Amino acid sequence: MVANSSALLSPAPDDDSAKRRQILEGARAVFLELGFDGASMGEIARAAGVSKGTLYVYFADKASLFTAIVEQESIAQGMLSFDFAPERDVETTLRGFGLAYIQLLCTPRGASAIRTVMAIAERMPDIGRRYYERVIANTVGRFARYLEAHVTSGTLRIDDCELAASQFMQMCQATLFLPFIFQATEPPSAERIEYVVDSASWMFLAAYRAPAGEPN
Amino acid sequence: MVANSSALLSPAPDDDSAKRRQILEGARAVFLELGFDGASMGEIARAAGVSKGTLYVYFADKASLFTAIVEQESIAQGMLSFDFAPERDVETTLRGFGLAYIQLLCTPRGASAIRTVMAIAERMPDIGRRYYERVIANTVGRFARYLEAHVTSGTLRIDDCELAASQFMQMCQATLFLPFIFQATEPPSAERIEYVVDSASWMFLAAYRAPAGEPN
Amino acid sequence: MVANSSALLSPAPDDDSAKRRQILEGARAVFLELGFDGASMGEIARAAGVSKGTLYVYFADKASLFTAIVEQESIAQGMLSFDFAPERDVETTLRGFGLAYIQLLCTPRGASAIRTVMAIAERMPDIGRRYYERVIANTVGRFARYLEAHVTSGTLRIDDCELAASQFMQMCQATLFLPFIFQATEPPSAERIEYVVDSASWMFLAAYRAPAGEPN
Amino acid sequence: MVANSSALLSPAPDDDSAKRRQILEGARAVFLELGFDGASMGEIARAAGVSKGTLYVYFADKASLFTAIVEQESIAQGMLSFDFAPERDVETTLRGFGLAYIQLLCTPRGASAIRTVMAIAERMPDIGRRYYERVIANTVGRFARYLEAHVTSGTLRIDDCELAASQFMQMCQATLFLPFIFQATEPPSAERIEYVVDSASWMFLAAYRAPAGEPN
DNA sequence: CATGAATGAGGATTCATTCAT
DNA sequence: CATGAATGAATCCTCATTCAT
Repeated sequence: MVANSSALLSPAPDDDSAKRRQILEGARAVFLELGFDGASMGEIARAAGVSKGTLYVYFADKASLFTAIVEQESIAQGMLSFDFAPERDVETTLRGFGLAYIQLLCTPRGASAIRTVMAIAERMPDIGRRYYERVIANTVGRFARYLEAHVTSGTLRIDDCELAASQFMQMCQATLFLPFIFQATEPPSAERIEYVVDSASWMFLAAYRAPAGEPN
Repeated sequence: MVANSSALLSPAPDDDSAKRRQILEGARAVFLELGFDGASMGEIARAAGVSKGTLYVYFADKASLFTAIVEQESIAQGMLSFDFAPERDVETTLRGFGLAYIQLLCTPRGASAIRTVMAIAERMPDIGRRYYERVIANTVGRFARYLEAHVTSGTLRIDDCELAASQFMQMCQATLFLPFIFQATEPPSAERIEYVVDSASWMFLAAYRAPAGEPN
Repeated sequence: MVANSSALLSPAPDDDSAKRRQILEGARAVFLELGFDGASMGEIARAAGVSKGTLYVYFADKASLFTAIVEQESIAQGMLSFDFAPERDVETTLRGFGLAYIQLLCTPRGASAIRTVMAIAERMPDIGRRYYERVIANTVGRFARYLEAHVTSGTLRIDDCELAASQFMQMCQATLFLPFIFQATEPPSAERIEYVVDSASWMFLAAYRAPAGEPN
Repeated sequence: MVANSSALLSPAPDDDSAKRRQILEGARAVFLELGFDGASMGEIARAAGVSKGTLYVYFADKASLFTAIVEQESIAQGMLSFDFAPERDVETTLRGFGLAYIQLLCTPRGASAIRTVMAIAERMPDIGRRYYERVIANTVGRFARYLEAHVTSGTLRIDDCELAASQFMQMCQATLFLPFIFQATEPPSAERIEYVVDSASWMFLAAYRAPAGEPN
């Protein structure tokens, strides 16, 4: 109660105040829809339901606000916990991970983030690099470690687990991600995603499954 | 007669006049480097060596000029002739196509086009769709028809050749394209590209090569 | 009784409370350094160590605060007690006053006040007028009265003592003040100031010293 | 005729075009009245009768426009040709120069320039320095050279002609310039100016006239 | 009274577009 | 047709001022 009322009385402008979250939410919508250049601070203010001036109470400038959005988004997406428990059966894991991954990528939210960050990466390389590392490299790494465990256990035979992880993730996108991000088709149906992920899993195992009966 | 003489005296502005090509060339450089929003008509005029007013003689507005650039670029890239001659050996074709494809993708020019078009696809969906169809779908399609030929000839065993084509193209990007386009690493070396493409080719064949001796 | 207790509990904001002095001190530093337009209320609040809101408890607006600063500064500078004791020897007085006057003028603090007030005088004529009267006219007047005493005593022969006083003060600035305030040179050295003040004193006496032996 | 029509056809934006002069005129009025900070580009545009955008066709930014104004003003004022012909009688020259100098200084135009430049000199020292050198140092220098000629010819006896020149110019301002620039009085009358300049001339000669009959 | 978060009007600057020549 | 000067709407950002707590 006391803490609560104190929080209401003096919401520090640079912490996790409600206003700051409100701004981030509005900004995320506008930035992800229109990109860094296309978004205007006025529109962001309107979307966030605050005045233009308030934006600058919480963020030094447009770039800082944008950076904060991308950081937040990359942390959120990087923390998406795919289930890479080593004891899990490989086929189940591939399928589950592939589905979850593509469902994220082919969502308006996932696609917008990628689009927006990719678009700005040439002018703001730090933003691109951090997003890549937090979201993509991080996921590839965790998946690669799962694969390594199964190489060790003898289920799989893979020379370069980082490459294999990336190969699987790329294959899962086949015929799905590019048409979607270029707005050439509607988001893929769940059935279509299953079909493609199943095919990727099958290919992956065709190449990397350790020969039956082979000793570890 | 009249039309002819008029054409000689003052070439219609919407044809393939030298001025128009000059403008397109300047605009391509600027749009691909800076993106749609980042490019200014003044900079385009300077790059093209014409006055700002002249831009509007040939193109109704900035969006029209941009559309024309992307059309031109997508036609140019769509026509990039990968060697899909059906009689070519599959392994050679995979390797050659994979290398050429990645070398295009991981080149400033290729990456810029993708970045620029992807960035605008949400606001100008037609542009994204047309680019996808002309460049990506077209290449996938031609590759798929090559694969079909080899299914027919019995070299390969593939149910869904469009999917297989896309799978191969995606796998070739593994660990290469995303870090590059997000500016997380330097452009990949030729050796690295070969290594990844070789792995993709090997995987593709591990999954899709027809069992030896099997009748067609 | 009530007023008293209220005064004790919450000192009236328009009196000489410590807070008010604190604000004036911060504001003086900022206004004199940056000028009226260059100073922001935020910076003043920071310099004074109070919140922006508190500024408005004690002063109606930026102009009022500025006016108060200039008033305070002009009173302070107007009270600078040059030694005009009538019994003092003229040569000593001229030299002493001249040195003190120029040392004030060519000091960052003196120059800043003049600059700041002069700059705003066209838009806020009252401020300029009051500063002139309190600081300059007041000093000229006191100096003129000293001169009158010595005219009366027969040491000097001057028709217009106000004019003579101003002439001396102006001459002391020769080659010193304008280059300094226009930032064309470094602040003058003590030697240079002595040299110029000595010359002014000599000229003043060459013109205004009563002929020797002349009766009063 | 031809030159004229050519000028009308293509008024180069960075030369002495009519538009540029028009802008400078409007900007001079606004800058000198309100100072650098007080003047807004919008107001300048209105005063000049052009659009805000046009300002930026001719001047890179507000500071450049301001610098151009001060340069123009300092050149104009620096070129004011006081008559320092060496053969001129000293008394006549002192009086004539003193009157012209004070009439310039105590004019709204002269005072505004000094005020405006002085106010900005701390933040833009180059502008202050250039103005001082062109207008003040230049005039002092020319006057000092006149005095040197008369020292040589034996009319005057002066050790430090630069100092003497500055002393005279400062004395001419006595009781006139400061009250005027601080807006404490109306501009001085012509009679008052004559009175003060005559007194300064008299003092100057009382101190610096070579003793009669003294050999050169 | 003291605070500082919130405001919104206003400032400098850019840029797509128009139009007289 | 080609020009480039001119425009004014729109952008990012600042800051004096207010007000709920």
